Amino acid sequence: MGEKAELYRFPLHEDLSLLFSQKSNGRLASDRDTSVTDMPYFNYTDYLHGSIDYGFSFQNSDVKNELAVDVTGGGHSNNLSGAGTGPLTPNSSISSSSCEANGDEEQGRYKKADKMKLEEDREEDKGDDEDCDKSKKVQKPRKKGEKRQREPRVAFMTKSEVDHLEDGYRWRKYGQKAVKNSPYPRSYYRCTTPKCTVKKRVERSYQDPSIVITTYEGQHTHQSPATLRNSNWMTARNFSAVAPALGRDLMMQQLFHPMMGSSTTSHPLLGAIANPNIYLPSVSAAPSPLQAHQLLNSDHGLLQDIIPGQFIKTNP
DNA sequence: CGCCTTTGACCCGCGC
DNA sequence: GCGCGGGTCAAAGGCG
Repeated sequence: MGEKAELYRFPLHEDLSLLFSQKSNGRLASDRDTSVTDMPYFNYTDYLHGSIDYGFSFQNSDVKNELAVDVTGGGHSNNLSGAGTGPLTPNSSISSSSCEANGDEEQGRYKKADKMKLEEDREEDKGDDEDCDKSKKVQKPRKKGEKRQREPRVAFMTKSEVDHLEDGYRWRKYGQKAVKNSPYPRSYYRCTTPKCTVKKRVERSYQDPSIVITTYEGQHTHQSPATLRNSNWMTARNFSAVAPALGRDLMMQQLFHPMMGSSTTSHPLLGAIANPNIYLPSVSAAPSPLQAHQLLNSDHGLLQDIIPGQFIKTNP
């Protein structure tokens, strides 16, 4: 397979698996080659200013291609709606997630409070819940009218042979479910760090089994263990691992401030590296993935000062 | 022994 | 109300 750097971006959709099974803009995304490119997109500006930025790159020997994704504007709801860019395509299937992501702010707050409460309850359960009837309920009942709160989600699609990609954090698998219309199960992971409520779902695209869809929910409240272990945190692995724990601007500043005049880089490629959610080909003045790759190579001297060599993937 | 995965059961939200 | 699918729990077992 011709391995070239690929950056995909995704519509605002809660369940990425639907990308391959549902209609996109009224058209069945049955053609795997077009299932991504036919998606309604954000523009470059949206990615820089709107969506959450979980800059992940999986450095894994089994990772063939690295894909960047964005699922929801999530907790940064105001970014999406406030920007007024209206990244959502009206007739796309992303409306539900947009509600989740940036819809009713009141509800969002409400949900968040509920989630926090649930987490607290869970903590308390371990301590003083001896008198609780454990034999009956697996989960605690909620008060009426309260809905389960969802953290903002960000998904990544990675071409990989392994399901669980190393991202610098430690995860404990807590569930696995068969996915409807897919032969591949979906795995549920939770960050093992105490007090960190980040979860991730890992599933394989049934349209393209070589693609692993990883959906992150929540934000880490800590640095990645990999970062702590390695003083030189700007390794490829740590770069990617730390990214989710850092705010976009902070990350951009830390990574590129010495080189860039502003946090939003004027170099599309660097922007893409800092923000893999950017789908380069969609940017009018941006290079194609191949061009980007070539640019990466040609700019290596410059980039190596910023990006570790191993982070800049090259064709085998 | 601690950490992790596996797995069946259960809960919840939603559409019909 | 019911059924379905997604998400979570927790016991059991595996592994280093």
